[in-house]
Amino acid sequence: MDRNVDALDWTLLQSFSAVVEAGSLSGAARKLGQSQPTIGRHVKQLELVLGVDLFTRAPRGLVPTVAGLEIADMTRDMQSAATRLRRIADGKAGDLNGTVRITASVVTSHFILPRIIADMRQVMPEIQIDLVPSDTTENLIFREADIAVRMYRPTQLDVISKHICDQPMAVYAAKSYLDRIGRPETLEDAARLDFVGFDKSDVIIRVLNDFGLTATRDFFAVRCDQQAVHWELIRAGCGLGGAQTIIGDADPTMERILEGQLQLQALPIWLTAPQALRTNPRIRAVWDYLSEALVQQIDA
Amino acid sequence: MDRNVDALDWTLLQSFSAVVEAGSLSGAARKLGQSQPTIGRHVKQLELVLGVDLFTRAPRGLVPTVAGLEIADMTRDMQSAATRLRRIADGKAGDLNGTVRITASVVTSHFILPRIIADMRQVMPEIQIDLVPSDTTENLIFREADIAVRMYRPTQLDVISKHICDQPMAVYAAKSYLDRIGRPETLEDAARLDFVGFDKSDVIIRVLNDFGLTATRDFFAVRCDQQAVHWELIRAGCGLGGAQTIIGDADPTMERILEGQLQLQALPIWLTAPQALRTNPRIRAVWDYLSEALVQQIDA
DNA sequence: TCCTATCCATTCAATAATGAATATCAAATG
DNA sequence: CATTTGATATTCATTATTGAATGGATAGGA
Repeated sequence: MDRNVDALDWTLLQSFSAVVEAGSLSGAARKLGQSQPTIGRHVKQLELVLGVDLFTRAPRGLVPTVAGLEIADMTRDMQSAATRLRRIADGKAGDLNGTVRITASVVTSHFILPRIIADMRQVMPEIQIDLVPSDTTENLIFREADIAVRMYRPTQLDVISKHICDQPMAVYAAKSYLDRIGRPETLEDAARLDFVGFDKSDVIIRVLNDFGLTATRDFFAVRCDQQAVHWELIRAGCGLGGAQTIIGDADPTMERILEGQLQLQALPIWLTAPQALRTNPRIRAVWDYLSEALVQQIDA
Repeated sequence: MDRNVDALDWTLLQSFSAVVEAGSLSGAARKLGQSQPTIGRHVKQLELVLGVDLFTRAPRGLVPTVAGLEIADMTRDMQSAATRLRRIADGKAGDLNGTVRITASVVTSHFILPRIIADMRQVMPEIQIDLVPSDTTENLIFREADIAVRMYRPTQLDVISKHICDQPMAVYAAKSYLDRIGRPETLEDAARLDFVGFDKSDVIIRVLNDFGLTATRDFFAVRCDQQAVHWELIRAGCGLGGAQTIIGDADPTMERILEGQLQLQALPIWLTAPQALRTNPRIRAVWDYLSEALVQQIDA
């Protein structure tokens, strides 16, 4: 047994973590503000202490081994704790200058947040914004972000959250597509047209079933899981598809379908942040701004 | 802005973490195998970098400030990730020697595990066992342990788990108590006796209600949330109370009550471990041993 | 009240970690 | 095929970090 477990120097882990993320010793050295030989030594020593090879040395950089990848999962946890620690400390120090990281679904990041962030920057120029578009699972949301904009109520315990608004949804199609195919006047008409679906999720199928239309996975003409691309497929005239009205109505090339007959359920918008960051004034400021801006965005 | 966020040296955090746990610079230094001045400097520099006071210097040691405590939550996360990292690496290195940390409820730790662990040590003397009795909430279980013995099915995602057995339960009372009060022959008789309850949990109340006895919180003569103490209260003759038969039957001063009429639901035993540790042969060995031993314990 | 044990801060010599410079290699580029 | 780019290892002087020793201070016990 080689000394105490606690005696494992965290500096080695920090360097290791940076190498995994950067993909090279040099890159990691730049990230950490240190020199390449130092990082190289750290990695070498960590491999020595743990008795495991962590990387295979390749000419273009270091590629993690299987063991290296598993260990990287742990250092990622440490990394996210460390960055959050920094945020907490910043909050205590009362420093308003700095960065706030916002994560949101890809679609929201694409179509909704840019304008809001642009305005926010004018009001609070001392706060920089990092936007992280991501459709990752719930418990990984805060690995890289301070505030999350999500379409569901969070179930985690250590977060504060607020229901902002409900975004209305509607079914859209490209005008060019409708010109070619004809405009459906009844649900049955629509059922004969093409639909753009999701690859994995069966949300759309369930919605259609609710309206009395039998739909299976084969029902869809085109499928794509990336929601932003999903919308582009609809825009390009691949068929019908659902979208937030705030996105659909803003696009002059698009047209609502069966407005009265096919009412989709509104999408709830939740703002979420880790409990520990509630005292950070900078994050608080962005939170408050987003709360208002997202509502106005809908009303407009 | 003071340099990059990533430039915060993890060594400082490690020292800080050790100081919080040890309660003093000297203690932390011993833990980490470093000198007291070094740790002191690390803490001082961390306070400088973060711009926050982390401790109030007291003559008997360092007491964390409010900010220090919040930040300690984060370093605790890092700490647990680091120790788990060590376990993963040990597994990869194929080293069977070393320690396995087991956590279990206070009662299980007290009455069931000691014998099993004693036997296990004879079979696998190269493996040391740390036993952590704890009734903490589910998602904190693995902060300090490799394997958890729990009385419920785990709901976390990143764990492997196995249903070992179901421990029969029965209602007990001290013989001396029954000699004094008289032995109840019907449920109604029993309802007039004293019960030992839990302070917060309302499990017992619900069970009694299921048997047609109306019970409220006031119904109990004595209440205590520490389950091991709860059992001692029953042993001391404070009243009736439920317990695993394996515990109750082993005690000659205790007696089952209303054996046929008051059948309590059996307590499931689950073995749980973090997914990431499934490849660690040492932990695997203990896991396998516990799986068998816990079952035999019941059958015997 | 004095003694002891334990703690933190400071000093300074010794040590360990660092980085600039350099050699070497491999892949991409024209 | 030669060139450029970006990578890793190695060396050695420099720098920063470290720890033994010391002093001061406090709480608990005889």
